[in-house]
Amino acid sequence: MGKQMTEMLKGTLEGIVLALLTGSPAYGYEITTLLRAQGFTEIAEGTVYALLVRIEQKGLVDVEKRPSEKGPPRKVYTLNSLGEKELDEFWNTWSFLSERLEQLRTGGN
Amino acid sequence: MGKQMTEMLKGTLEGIVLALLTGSPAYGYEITTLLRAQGFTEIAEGTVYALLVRIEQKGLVDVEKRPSEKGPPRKVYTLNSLGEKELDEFWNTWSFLSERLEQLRTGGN
DNA sequence: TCGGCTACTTAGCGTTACTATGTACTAGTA
DNA sequence: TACTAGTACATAGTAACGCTAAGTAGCCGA
Repeated sequence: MGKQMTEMLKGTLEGIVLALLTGSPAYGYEITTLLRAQGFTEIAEGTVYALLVRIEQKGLVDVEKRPSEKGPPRKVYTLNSLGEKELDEFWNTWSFLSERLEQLRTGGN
Repeated sequence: MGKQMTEMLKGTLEGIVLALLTGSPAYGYEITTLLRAQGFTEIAEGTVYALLVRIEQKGLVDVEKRPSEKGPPRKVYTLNSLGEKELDEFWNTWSFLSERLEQLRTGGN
C-alpha cells in the first residue's frame, strides 16, 4: 500500500469500521471483504483483526460467537451505545479536518 | 489535544504543511502560527519542527537560513518540484479517502 | 536583570497499520 | 488418502508519526 495511505488511515480506519457496523453487525472476515469492496483493496487482514480487538477492549462493541457453516466460529461485532458516541466524535473530528483541508485546497492559503 | 485528532493528523499534517508552503516560503515558527490561525490551535511546536526536518531529509523542500530581527536565524523552507509532486499525490490520497468517507456518512452502508 | 517573545532542537513515549506467520475447520478433487 | 482452496481468527515484531517535556539562544522593554 502507498505509505501516504498507510499513515492517513491511522485514526480513520477505526471510524470507517465503526461506520460499517452501524445498522448491521458483522464479523471480522466479513468486514475485511466489505472494506475491499469499498475500494480499500490493500488493507491487510491482520490489521482488521487487531483493530477489532482494540475496539472490543475499549468497549465500543458487543461480541457474540456464532458457528459458521465453513471454518471456525465467527465473532460477530455489534456497535453499542458507547461505540455510537465514539462514532459521533469521529465524524466531528473528521468534519473539522475535512473543512480545513478543503479550504487549503481551494487556495485558502 | 483529542486523541482522535492526534491520530487523524498522522499522514495529513505533512500534506497540510506542504500545502501551506505552495506559493509562499515560510519558516518553522511562522508555520506554527499559521497552523494555529487556521484552527489547529493545539499542534505542538516540537511536532512542526520534527516534521520540517523530515520533509527536508526527504528532499521535498529547499532550505535557506536568514537572520531574524528577533532571536536566532530563521530556516526558510521553499517547496521544490519533488515537494510539489508529493503534494499532488497527497491530494489524490486525500480525495480517495474523503470520497469513501462521505459515501459512508451519507448512508452508503 | 528579569520576564517574555522569537526561533529552533532533541530525547523518549504511545498509538496505529504493516508484514509475516500460524492455527483450525470445511469442501472439492485428483 | 493427500492436496488445494476458501473461510475465519490470532499474534509477534517493525516502522512511522505526533506528543510531551525540556533545553539552547538571541533580542527587547519594564
